[in-house]
Amino acid sequence: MELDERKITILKAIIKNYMDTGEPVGSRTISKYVDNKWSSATIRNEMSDLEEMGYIVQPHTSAGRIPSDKGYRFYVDQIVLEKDNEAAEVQELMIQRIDRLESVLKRLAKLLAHDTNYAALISGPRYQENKLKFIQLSRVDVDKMLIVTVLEGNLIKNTIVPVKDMLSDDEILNMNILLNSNLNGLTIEEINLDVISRMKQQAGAHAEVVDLVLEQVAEVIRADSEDLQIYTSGATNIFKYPELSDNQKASELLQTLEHTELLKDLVDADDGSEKGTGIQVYIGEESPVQAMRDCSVVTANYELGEGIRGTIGIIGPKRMDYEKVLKTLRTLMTQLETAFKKEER
Amino acid sequence: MELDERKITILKAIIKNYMDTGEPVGSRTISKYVDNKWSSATIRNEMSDLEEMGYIVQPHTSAGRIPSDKGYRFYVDQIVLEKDNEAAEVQELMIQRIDRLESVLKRLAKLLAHDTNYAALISGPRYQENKLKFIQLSRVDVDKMLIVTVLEGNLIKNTIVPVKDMLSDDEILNMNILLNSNLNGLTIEEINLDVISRMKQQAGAHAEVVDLVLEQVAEVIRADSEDLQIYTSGATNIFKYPELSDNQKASELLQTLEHTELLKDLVDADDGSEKGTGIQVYIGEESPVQAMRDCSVVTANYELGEGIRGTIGIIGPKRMDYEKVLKTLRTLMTQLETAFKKEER
DNA sequence: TGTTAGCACTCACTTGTATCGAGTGCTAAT
DNA sequence: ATTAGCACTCGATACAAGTGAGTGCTAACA
Repeated sequence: MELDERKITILKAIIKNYMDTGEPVGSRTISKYVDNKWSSATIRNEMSDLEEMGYIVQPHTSAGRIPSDKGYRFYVDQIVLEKDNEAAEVQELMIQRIDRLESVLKRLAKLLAHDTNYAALISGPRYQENKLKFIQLSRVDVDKMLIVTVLEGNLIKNTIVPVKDMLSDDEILNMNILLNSNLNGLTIEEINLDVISRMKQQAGAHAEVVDLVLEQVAEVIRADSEDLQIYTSGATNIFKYPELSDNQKASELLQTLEHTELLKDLVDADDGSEKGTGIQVYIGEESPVQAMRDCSVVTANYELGEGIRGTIGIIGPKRMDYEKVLKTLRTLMTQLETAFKKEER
Repeated sequence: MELDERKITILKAIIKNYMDTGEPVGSRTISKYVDNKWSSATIRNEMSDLEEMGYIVQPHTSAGRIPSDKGYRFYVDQIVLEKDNEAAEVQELMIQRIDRLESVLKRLAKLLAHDTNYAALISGPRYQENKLKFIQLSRVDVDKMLIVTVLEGNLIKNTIVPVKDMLSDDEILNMNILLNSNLNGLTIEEINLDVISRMKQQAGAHAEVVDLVLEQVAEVIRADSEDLQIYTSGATNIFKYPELSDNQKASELLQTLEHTELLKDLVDADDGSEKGTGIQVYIGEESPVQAMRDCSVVTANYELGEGIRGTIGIIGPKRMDYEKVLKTLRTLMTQLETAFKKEER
């Protein structure tokens, strides 16, 4: 069987209607929707075909039809094809200062959830490939040193470590010069034995401090790539969609959103992106996360300079407004990236 | 009417039973519960009295009784009186390093929620009264300075600011000495005009850098006391209690837990504490937060050194296991405070 | 006088049955 | 190929009857 013009029109009408109401839509409704261009009986015949082809399903006999995953998939693909290059609506963002990326991301998630009325998710950047930009030791107590590590992209990490033999102010100064001249611009992978032994040699009596610092640097970077930060917002928006908010499903979904480790699969899968924008749409069963097979998930990957990558996601009902979500995400990506670049300059 | 021995026994029996089952409890159940010491008829008479006195209510005629807020209040007060000085169970906590207080607090909330099966809430420390311990300027870019501010209690804040006229390395060194010798040990309130003008005088040509730094310090501290961090965990635990998990209530409660600004009233009210432990129990309507009038809330205030104060809270059904929660919170407070002190030493 | 057995009564909850109506599939007419 | 018409399906709603946990009250009892 062929998906001809009329079938497509009807399929789209069904999906649009279902998106608005959340109720199964019947043949008469569609007939009216197309200004009685075809009678309800005709529509019924076509619907029967569409069901056979797998684009729509009946929740039970004598009910209207609702789109299947395949139906949504068709619809989304259509949208992407048609509207890809349309001008996106302007959205006020107010990224004033990217001094604390973390808080910006949190606010972003909140904004996104509020704007779309779906749940939003945003993963903090992964730093693995990141370069060291600046290291500084300071004495903050008689027996404690503060290690400040600044990574490319101005991501700052602090650690306070106890030390046995405190260095003098001059020694600290020299150590700082030593550390920075040797390590600046290197990624964690590039800090190899060669570099380390050279540094130790230069450090002379305080070689063990070099070890201490390197250990901390390694752990700082490792710790961050291990417990990947994921912020969610607007989780309770799902209560706005009856098909998701029965107790069983709502509980499961909210639980998943609370335990961020379950969301890893979502932010990790950043490969097969569509059209190079890094945007991906999972409909129902397509989702890599178990608890979201009754939802649709749209993810987008952002990249702020070398190695600072993360994922933004929207989780909503299958009948989500894909058009709006895709547009919003695209706009957001652009804004985020340009705002960051501007700040960087 | 008087609350005699028997009435108290029966009231407690009702509350205990209701805590277990969550169902209204009838006279026969209680009769069996006290080993037929009194017949169901006697119990009925007593229950009638207890209802008249306001300690229990009937959801509808011909249903059993459930405790009223007043009943719970009585029970909680009893517990506090009786068991206050009992040895608390040991609870494995595993606070290894308090290097990043934030992540410790998050883990703590998670642990607490998991242990109790209620929702947990924990507010980050408020720093208002905190003293400056250490300040350091560094150049991280040709036109950018990093300001590291360490507060008493090793709470570290970073800010990157652009500067017009970059200082030389020597000048930065001197500026650091100037800043630390003048500011160390002062609270934000103690940094007055006198201190500032003295510093500027010493800074000479670079007086404007002093302004810059002070502004940042002020903002760092202000920003933190403004957007008070509150972490929640185990919010979805409320689905375990049918009386809270109908869609209307669950949605409302979860929404409140998500929007931390609504929780401020909870962590702010740290005055009228009971028995000096800083532990407070809100039952039903007593709660300062609107959405929690069907719950009970137990909060405890922790204090880690001067001016580092915060609140831990448990939110659960009115029939929560007060005994366990109070014990757990007390133990936690002790552990947290001693762990912190040990680290501090 | 306090306690208890007994009994009628209440009322949420469950189960069963009838009705309604939105929506379908099929057939026959156009 | 399209459409009007009709029998049929089935969830949803309403209502009635039955069930049982639990109560309040009364009268008997220690």
